Amino acid sequence: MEMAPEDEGNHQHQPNRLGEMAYRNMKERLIRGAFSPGDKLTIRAVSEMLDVSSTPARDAINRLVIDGALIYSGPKTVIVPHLRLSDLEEITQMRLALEGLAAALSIKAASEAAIEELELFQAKIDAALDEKRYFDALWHNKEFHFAIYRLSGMPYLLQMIETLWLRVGASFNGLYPEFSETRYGARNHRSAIEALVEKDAAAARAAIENDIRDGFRQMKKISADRDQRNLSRR
Amino acid sequence: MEMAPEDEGNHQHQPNRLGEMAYRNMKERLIRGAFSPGDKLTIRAVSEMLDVSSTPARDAINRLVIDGALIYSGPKTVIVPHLRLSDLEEITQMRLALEGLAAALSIKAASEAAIEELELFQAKIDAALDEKRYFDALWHNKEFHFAIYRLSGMPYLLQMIETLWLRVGASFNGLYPEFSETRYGARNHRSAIEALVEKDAAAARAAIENDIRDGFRQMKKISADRDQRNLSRR
DNA sequence: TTCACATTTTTGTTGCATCAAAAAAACATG
DNA sequence: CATGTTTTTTTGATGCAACAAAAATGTGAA
Repeated sequence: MEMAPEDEGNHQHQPNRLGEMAYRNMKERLIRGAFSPGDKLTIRAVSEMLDVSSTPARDAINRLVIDGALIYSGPKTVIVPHLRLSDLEEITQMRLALEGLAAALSIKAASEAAIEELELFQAKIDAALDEKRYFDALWHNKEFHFAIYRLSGMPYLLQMIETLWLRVGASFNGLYPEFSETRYGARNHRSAIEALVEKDAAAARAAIENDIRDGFRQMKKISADRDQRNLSRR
Repeated sequence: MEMAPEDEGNHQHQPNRLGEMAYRNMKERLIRGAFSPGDKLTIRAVSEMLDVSSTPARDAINRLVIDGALIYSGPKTVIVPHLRLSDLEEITQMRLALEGLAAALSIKAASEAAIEELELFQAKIDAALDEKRYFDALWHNKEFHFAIYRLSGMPYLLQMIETLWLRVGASFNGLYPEFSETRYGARNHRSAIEALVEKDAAAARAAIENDIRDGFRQMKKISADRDQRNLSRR
């Protein structure tokens, strides 16, 4: 009988007890806006914050630097980066390419259950906006997007996209709540759902790309307004 | 005077003495085919191999796992992965999206000097193939591609693409030298150069996408042939 | 105040020991 | 031989200390 190749199913990271835990924890904090651009993160600080020793804390920071969620501002100093417009543009371009791809591939697996899940997330977004729970709206928006991307069945693609969201996440929270208020995404989300129903790959891609572009314009605008206000205030 | 925002130019990784060195070294070895799929890598082995202590060795392995260049086959075992067809397909899709993007963006910066550089690399590829230095041909092929992508001016995009090349790199060497022999890329490379000369973004993208697709077909074919041979040999 | 320089404090890197857990080897049993 | 079981060996994670290097702070001159 033919020997089966070794089982290599476990491509994902081992939940390395502390190191992985510290990484996830810090990632969550970054996305939730626990830190502001410019904040300095030290091994010892993270170590105390999470009550682990230096090694897992160091692992977490290292990995966040690899992700681009933290950057070196000097040889021994990592900070939460200020997202410059050029960074945002680069990330947006990559998002268009990768999330567009994921959306196009998602139609293959667009079952009724999947559609219903999307409807549910959209309902949650709408409800959150109605009740001015902007933070929740942002969260459900992420759920909506990744529910689609997950249908692509491409784990590494998912991971890359998640890294891109992480990178904007930190600076993103600075724009709260104007950004969530705008409801810019509703129409695009509807289009995306319909595209999945019709199993139209091009339409799904277009809907997601539109959503990303609209979001980018929003962010740029709000960001510019703030800068304007800051300047005139001096 | 307006305070300039902190200089955050240094987005790249600090050349952390040993840890970064170990990572680069192992990366190079993987690309060069020093290890075969299935090989087990341990901290202590890497530590001795590079004559550093466990910490930098561990850092290097961790990072390669994040890149996907190594995977866990069990809780305490990292190996060089066997690239399955589904993996290759996923990577190819991502390559099409990201390298297509980079190619399209490259035309903005397609100076004469840049074009000349490309011509030079292509000449090196051709020369290497003529002289049956297939390994060099592979190397110059990489130089050619990244010379184009670098013109996009997007550092993170570059980094992501590099990670994808790293992932195929290891299994790639198993297909040597049939893969390099085929000269599949020459025509596509010429098209890419012409597209840059004409500053035609769509054409540049098409040329690179074609190259990637042709390469994918080649790999699939050679890989299938080998499997066939292995089966009939028993 | 601003700038250059000296001093003090903080910090990341590295190496290493420990230990539970996993892998590999040895062994026994059918 | 194959297969399940026990024993031995190997392994990664973790915590920690030492130290050089960098950052922060303090100081003084212009």
